[in-house]
Amino acid sequence: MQTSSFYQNVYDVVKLIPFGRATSYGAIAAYLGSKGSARMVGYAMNNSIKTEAGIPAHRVVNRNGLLTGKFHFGIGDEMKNRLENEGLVIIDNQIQNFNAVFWNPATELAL
DNA sequence: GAGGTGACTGCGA
DNA sequence: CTCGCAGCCACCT
Repeated sequence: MQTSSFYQNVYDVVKLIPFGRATSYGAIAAYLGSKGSARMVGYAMNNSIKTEAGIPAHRVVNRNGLLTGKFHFGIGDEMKNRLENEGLVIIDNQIQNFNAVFWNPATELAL
């Protein structure tokens, strides 16, 4: 914990996202107990790419399943490419059938 | 120490 | 249905 490791919490949850799944910022934020801090989750991702660089941030999208962070993830369609590589269908930067691949930490981890 | 920003979300017109 | 506004909280300058 030590000094607001809000990011670390996000990293941990994102790392736990199984292959071929995706989750939303709000879901992670809610799992952390700060539903209104969905922005912080995305902020953590931005930092994770630079510092952790091992976080499957491409599995984290907005509530609509839209790849909002595609441009922040890196260069080109890296994010989209990885999602497709996991068997997901991405059209117009949006995950199709997102409901089927949606991974809710508050439900999957709160067993 | 204070101000501004942001990979979001939900509600209202 | 589509567009716009306000709330939220931690990090950065």
